[in-house]
Amino acid sequence: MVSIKDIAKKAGVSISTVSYALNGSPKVTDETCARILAIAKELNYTPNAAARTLKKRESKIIGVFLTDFSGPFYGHLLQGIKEYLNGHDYELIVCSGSQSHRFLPERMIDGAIILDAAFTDEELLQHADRGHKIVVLDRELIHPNINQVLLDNKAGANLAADYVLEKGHRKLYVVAGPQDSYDSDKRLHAVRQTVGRYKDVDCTELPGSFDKESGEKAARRILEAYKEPAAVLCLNDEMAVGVYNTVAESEYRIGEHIHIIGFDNIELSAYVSPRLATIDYSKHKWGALAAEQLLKLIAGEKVEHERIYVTLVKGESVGDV
Amino acid sequence: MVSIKDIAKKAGVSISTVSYALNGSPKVTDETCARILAIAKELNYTPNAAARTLKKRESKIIGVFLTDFSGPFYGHLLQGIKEYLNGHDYELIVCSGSQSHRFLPERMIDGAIILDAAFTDEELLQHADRGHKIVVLDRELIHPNINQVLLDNKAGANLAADYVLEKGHRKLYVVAGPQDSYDSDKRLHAVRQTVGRYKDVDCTELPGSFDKESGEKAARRILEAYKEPAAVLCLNDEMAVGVYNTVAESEYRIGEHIHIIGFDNIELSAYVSPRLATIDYSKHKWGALAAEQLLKLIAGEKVEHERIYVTLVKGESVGDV
DNA sequence: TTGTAAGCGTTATCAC
DNA sequence: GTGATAACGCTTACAA
Repeated sequence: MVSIKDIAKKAGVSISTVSYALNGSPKVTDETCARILAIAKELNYTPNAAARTLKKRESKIIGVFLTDFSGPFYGHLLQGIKEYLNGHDYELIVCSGSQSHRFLPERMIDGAIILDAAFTDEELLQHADRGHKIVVLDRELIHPNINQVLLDNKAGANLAADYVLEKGHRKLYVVAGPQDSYDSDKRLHAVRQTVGRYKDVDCTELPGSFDKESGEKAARRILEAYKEPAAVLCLNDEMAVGVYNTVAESEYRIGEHIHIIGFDNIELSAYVSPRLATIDYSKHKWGALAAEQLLKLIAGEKVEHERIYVTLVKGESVGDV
Repeated sequence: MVSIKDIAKKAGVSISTVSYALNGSPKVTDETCARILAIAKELNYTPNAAARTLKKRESKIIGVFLTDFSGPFYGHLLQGIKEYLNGHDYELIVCSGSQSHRFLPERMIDGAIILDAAFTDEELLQHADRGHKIVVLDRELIHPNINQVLLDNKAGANLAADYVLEKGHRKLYVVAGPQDSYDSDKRLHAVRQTVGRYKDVDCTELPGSFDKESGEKAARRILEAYKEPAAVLCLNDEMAVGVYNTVAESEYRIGEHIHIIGFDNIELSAYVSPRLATIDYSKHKWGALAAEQLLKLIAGEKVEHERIYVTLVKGESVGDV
């Protein structure tokens, strides 16, 4: 491996002069600077990240932590984060799994964006206590080193519930997400609140886990008890797709017997037939805003918690044309 | 930041003893070892990754490089890589964008898995020349430090072409991928070869770029020239979905006027209607095998290039029921 | 303008 | 068994 020492030797200068030249310090003559740069290029020199990180105590790398790599909307979210970071001299790495949690305390990264229920609140607070900067996308955590950029789950769930209720539905099912999911929890509470304003609504809550299988399972229970047209509020789109799968194998029809609305507006929801009604928000903006907040936190600027707004996407899945 | 120096001071021992204890060396007494470990925990000690990487000249981190984060099958691929690596004491980070290319030469990572046309062959060969270990998923590159784990594009394209040809189609369209894509290139050549064996086939090649938009564009050209039922070979599923979109807005029907087959078997292809015929392969296995080859390369073991086999998925999109 | 030297947090080679 | 000490590659006062 070629280091600044090798360059110094070949150029007949000291390593500090090489370091200055490489970092474009004005202290060194244009002439020697040029000579050193030429030799560096000739020797194919590349700086050693570990050494620089060790010395400067920063890596210029931000880590994004996801529960898994398969989320249907991670692409846009990560793209938003990446674009912001690259425009601000930071690099992005994506991590998943508990083993990668060490990256933060080990100072491999300068900050973290969390969308991963595998992190406990305690763990994040502990990191924050030790001075690490964190932006959370999936929980509420109050700490000077932690900033929240959260979806407006309440507004979204209200929009969804009002939509089917206004269509006249009085037989309702809600398919919930995992117990430990912040988003599911908020959405469920908002639905309960909205539904509670109507006294003639029969609302049944079904467990789920934000994946297709749990949607299929819920659908089987709904179909078994079928007596009259019912509306199904799925707390995310993936479960709604699961409901589609099961209903497709039955004598019933989505948009006719089973009306359904999801949450997230994933790409698939535009391709299932009939089109799934859902709640939309900009994943790109969510990511970009999270990145912006994190860099501000790192720079020591004061930041407020942020909220991502949502809109209703109508669809034939609730009988709308 | 608490370092081994702090632990040494508090324990009244030298830093080398602390290091030994922390690394479970048998040289230190169980007693002192336990005491040191207790103090480390008490002080909330975590090792500094940069320092360890600098000294040991390895990071135990593997980087996966993707063109972007939105690929519809990256989830399974990454999961396969992650599972293998985590079972072998390595951690995975996912990178995208030319800025992140520096991770390899800067020795931030111990090896790289490449599925990213933004890397040139020259760049990769240069890294390999400097001793970096690389597994390529998207090109053929011969170098002792580079291993290939490639899809059997030829077999897949042959399967797809034979499938529609055996259905009796003689009017064919091929929607190609980007010019710089290895997979597209291989698939296109295989299709040409298969089609060449029939002298009565009229085959038109259309440009594309592996995204929906290019599929839509190709479909518009196909529909404008429509005279009789035609078969469309899309060199990946995303473009096939684009064709669906455009055909859906016309008077023609997929599986009746326009027969179509894709490549990749992405999740969406099972949800478009009618179901898209396509070429399937295990993305999970592809990732796991790539990871395995890379660790062998790093360990200095001899490795052979590998191939991922493909199968045909029939579908109503070619009139099959 | 350039050189000297200390130090970032580890690991590892020696002595004792 | 344990302790000095050098080294990894780099940055940055401070000295010359």
